[in-house]
Amino acid sequence: MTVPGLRERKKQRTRDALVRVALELFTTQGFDRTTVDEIADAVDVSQRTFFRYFATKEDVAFAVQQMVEERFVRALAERPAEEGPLDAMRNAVLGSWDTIGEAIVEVVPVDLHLRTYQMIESTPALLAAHLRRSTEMEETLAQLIAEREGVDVDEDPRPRIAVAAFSGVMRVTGQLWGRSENPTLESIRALTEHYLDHLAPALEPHWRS
Amino acid sequence: MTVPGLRERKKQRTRDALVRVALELFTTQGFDRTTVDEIADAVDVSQRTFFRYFATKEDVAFAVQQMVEERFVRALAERPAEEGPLDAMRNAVLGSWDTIGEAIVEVVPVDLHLRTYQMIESTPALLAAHLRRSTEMEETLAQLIAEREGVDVDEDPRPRIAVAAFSGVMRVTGQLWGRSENPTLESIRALTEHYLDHLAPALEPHWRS
DNA sequence: TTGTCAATTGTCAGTGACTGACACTAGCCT
DNA sequence: AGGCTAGTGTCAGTCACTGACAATTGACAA
Repeated sequence: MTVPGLRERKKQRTRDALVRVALELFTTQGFDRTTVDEIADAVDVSQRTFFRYFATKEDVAFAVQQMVEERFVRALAERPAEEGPLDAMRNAVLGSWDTIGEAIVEVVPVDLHLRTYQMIESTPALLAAHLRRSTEMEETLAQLIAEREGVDVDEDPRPRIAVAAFSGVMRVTGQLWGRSENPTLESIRALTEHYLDHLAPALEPHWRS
Repeated sequence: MTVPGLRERKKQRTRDALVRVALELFTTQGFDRTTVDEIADAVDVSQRTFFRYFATKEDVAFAVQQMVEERFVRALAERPAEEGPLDAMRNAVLGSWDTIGEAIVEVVPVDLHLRTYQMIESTPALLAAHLRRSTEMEETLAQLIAEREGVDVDEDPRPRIAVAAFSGVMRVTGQLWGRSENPTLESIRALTEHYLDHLAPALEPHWRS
């Protein structure tokens, strides 16, 4: 763990600045009404440099999201083996929400991240990218679950199915939260818990009130 | 049901031609290696005209998919009221697969459609668009299910959850089928059925072999 | 400290998706 | 036949993104 050289630190600063400025502009003006030139100019680098840090304009919007997802995956990997698949995933997300603050502030304020998430959900191009990224993570999750349970992910359909169902619920809550008038950390946590509680009942062959 | 005028027929022919040529080019050369100019030139219209028919280059790739989805929604709406939510959706898709042929041939051969679906699954930009379109359909489905069961879609979380879980399984099967070496109508049908059978077991708190 | 190497960056030119404006052509309708 | 209007082509422009090349600047050995 040596201190990275000047070159590395400079790169990190540029990258962080690009993320912060981009998210600030995206959340205030909107994603489509923000050009890459604007972002680059604000950080005082060339447009070409922007694209050396981020392959696409969309990518910069997911820089923080990226960290959150990695965090969740790690949390899942650390869940005790006794927990069933669904419980493990449930506890991993909820646990992630609880400690999200500390991890994020280093790059952007939590508040900005929440606004960014809302923007992603309400911007068609970003929502599409978000969903695709999610499916990639789902493959990782399925692998993890399969290992935990000691089954072959290509023989037993249950890992992918469980992950798909779980992710489906997460997606729904994410969307509902994005539209809500009070988008706080607490509200998404509560919503997620509430919806996960209803996963099994929703799949009953018949619903009775 | 009067015969549409010459103007309308001409428009329809141009549109169909654009779809056919586009899908042919996409599936042979790849989506990214096909330019809009190429498609327009092949149909002998200007690029500007292409964009009057399709808002984006992606849209033309989903022209057939669009029909398939509408078909599925209609099939679900016509399911007998006694069927539970999951059964209704299951029967609606499987029924759709069975009669898909007749509906599609009018515009493109079934074979081209299957290849198109594979291309969508393997092209990142299209996969993203596909997933986003799916979430839009899911909202429609949730509404339908809620009506069938006589519950309020904004009060009772079950409709959206059931749809999300179901769609999650459909997405997984779609992806696995896209990667398979033998992508036929029969194989996707069988795969779908097999996976849907395992939805409930996959959500059990504990898996026992 | 200095000189060399390699990583970063800026500039420039080009491609391709997409849009607005405007003129033109061809069905449609009286 | 002739006017109306939907549909089309042309043109110019914006913006995301890329390859090539030259200039700069840390890193590191002599």
